[in-house]
Amino acid sequence: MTSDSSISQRAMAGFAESRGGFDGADAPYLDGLNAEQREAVLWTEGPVLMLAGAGTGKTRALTARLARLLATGRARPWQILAVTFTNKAAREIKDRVARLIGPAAEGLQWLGTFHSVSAQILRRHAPLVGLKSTFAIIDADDQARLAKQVIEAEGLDEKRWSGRMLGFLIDGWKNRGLTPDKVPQDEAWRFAEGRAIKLYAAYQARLTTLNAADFGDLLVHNLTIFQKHADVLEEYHQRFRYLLVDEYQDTNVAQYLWLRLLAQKSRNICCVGDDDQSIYGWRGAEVENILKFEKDFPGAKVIRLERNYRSTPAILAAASGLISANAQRLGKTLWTDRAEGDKVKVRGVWDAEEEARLIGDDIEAEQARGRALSDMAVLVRAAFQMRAFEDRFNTLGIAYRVVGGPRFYEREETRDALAYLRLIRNGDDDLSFERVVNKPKRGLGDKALQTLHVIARARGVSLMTAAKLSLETDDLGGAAKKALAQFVGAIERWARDAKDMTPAEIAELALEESGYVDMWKTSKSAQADGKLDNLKELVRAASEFDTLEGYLDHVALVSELTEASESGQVWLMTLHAAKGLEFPVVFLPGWEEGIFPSQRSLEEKGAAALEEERRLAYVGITRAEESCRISFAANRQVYGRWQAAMPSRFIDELPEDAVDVVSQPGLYGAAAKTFASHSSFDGAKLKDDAYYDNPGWRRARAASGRGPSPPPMIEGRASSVSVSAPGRSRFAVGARVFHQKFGYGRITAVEGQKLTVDFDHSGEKKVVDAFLEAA
DNA sequence: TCCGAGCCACTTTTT
DNA sequence: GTGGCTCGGA
Repeated sequence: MTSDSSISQRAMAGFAESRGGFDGADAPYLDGLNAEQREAVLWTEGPVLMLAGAGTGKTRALTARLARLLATGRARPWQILAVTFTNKAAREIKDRVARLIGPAAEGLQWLGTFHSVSAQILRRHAPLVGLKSTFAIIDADDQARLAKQVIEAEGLDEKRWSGRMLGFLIDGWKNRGLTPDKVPQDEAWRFAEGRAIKLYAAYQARLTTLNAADFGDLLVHNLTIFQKHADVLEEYHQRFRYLLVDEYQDTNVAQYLWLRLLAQKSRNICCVGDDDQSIYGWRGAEVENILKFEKDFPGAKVIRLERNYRSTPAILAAASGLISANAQRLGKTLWTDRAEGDKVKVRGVWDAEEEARLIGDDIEAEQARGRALSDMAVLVRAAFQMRAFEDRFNTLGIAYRVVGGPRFYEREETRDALAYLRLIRNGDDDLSFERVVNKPKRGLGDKALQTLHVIARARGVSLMTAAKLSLETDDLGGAAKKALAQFVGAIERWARDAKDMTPAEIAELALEESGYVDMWKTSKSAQADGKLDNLKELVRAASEFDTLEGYLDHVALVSELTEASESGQVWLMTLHAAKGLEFPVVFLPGWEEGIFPSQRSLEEKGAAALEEERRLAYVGITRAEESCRISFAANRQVYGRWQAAMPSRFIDELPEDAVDVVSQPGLYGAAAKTFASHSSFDGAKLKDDAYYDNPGWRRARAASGRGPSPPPMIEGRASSVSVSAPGRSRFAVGARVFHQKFGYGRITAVEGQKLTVDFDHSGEKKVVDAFLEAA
């Protein structure tokens, strides 16, 4: 610590003062904290960077710090700004503070996600950026639709320039805190032949007319307000005495600027993070922010939490070894005094189905030994990998629970229902109007909507107003007019009723009377029942709120229902969703080149992306307390086609002595080689030499214990047949056959046991007799 | 205006 | 394999 800075003197004063009385070493919030955690709690004045490795009790220190600020009277609850990235994290912090200091924690009204806090601030000053305080918050889906409209209005080919792409681009700029006038001119060429910035400006103009803000706006508008209105910023300087930031390594430029503006006066900012767990670069997060904290806040106190309470030494060793391959890091050495424990298991299997079978069996075995299902988690790189596990778990009857899958509030029926509610609250919500005006079908199709758009644009009014105007004219045909009058009348009626009804009652009324519920009741779709259930659930969720406004705001910023946690289910989620969680047993499937590290991310961002993927792997391993089981498959279906896969390079980066490789023999054996090298895909990648030189393969082969030549067959599959054995095929040219992977086909050539088959869907391939069945 | 057939592009990760 | 979209016919 520096001796000459007034900050550290103040801090020392705080430290000293804390040694006596109520705030002494026996304060309840200090119970069981180690020296570093204590320091993080007691060092309240001036900038603090808490570098907290995985499982080092970060949340514990952080909540104790909040508890202390409140308990010692350093700050009242509303004088603390505490931001997180997820609602889950915010909720957990609030709950834990409440456990430490009681109901006073409820007053922490500025504890929330970046988005919810900045939305709160924006509501109070909306007019300063041209919005009304009732502005709607639109999600990614609406954003894409709006962007699409802007693109169409500009006369561009929407097939070539999609709304989603423009949405991504705009998000990128907003992540960097850039309004249209601040985007560097040369970036205009990133979309639509130099018109990108113009489109961005048009998009913003549309949002203003709609009285709406997208996610990125919440923060960017805050920045604009703070920069242009010193008095407003001053108000928040007065208000926020202490700032606390969770997961600082995930902040983007806009969030960084926002924090810096708010902290510049008090400088009492405590950022908590772990550079090794920065996994949101694709969303604009800048690891840089955490790497340069000490430069941004001179005299900052840096506290390292390195004692890990979660995992066994074996697991930590595997994780540490892996992450050490990254160049860009502050560096930490996690340690633990737990007992050694099992090595990290690495297992190779034939394909995703078999991987699911293996993991399913493991889960059953653990369960038989008395392990609770909820103590086990399967963490995947991408959501599409989940299906194989769901199928398998359903077959075995293993209860599971998907975290983060298709989000409740993003489902079609939920969004439709919410559009009704939004329209009831605010008739001028054009996006919602468009969404439900013909849902259920009312005979108000494209043509009618087109007409309304023309009127709306000509008069400069909303679609709802245009609709009312059109009822007085002959712009629409008789049938359409009648239907529209009914629709408009119904919305107005519900809006009147809404005044003295609860959100749940309005929702129920509108969904029933609009015919929306009937639409699904009479639907033949297989998903209709589920959708009706979701609608009921939505009404139930609404019943937890007093006002329609409150409910809609909640929905906009929270993508999940508050879920009752059940103990009897295996967790199934993406690695991203798993951050911050821990489980005794963790399965990490799909460690194959192309999947993990993800091909796409490497193509997009190269070496930096590889480091991020590696951090993701690190996050995965460090979720495990006792047992960590990594697996990879030799074959995987991509877009319904089979593809050979190589073990992930990350597997080879795991330190030898921390892992236990149990590869199934024969994965990359002769049979696989035969069809791999002759198949139409990936010929280059699978050239024999390169293939067998792959380190992951070497490891797998070494573990199989069968010497240098690939073992002949796959265990459990056609194991009775030897590839090398000469002999005659059971099949003749022209025979119809079936192949597990390639489906049905016809034999076109026979050469011993090697057959050439023209598959109906996969084309001509050479395969071995043993893999075929007569069809 | 609606609906089905056929074509397509697509799969990271999320507030 | 899937879901989203366009196009043509009812």
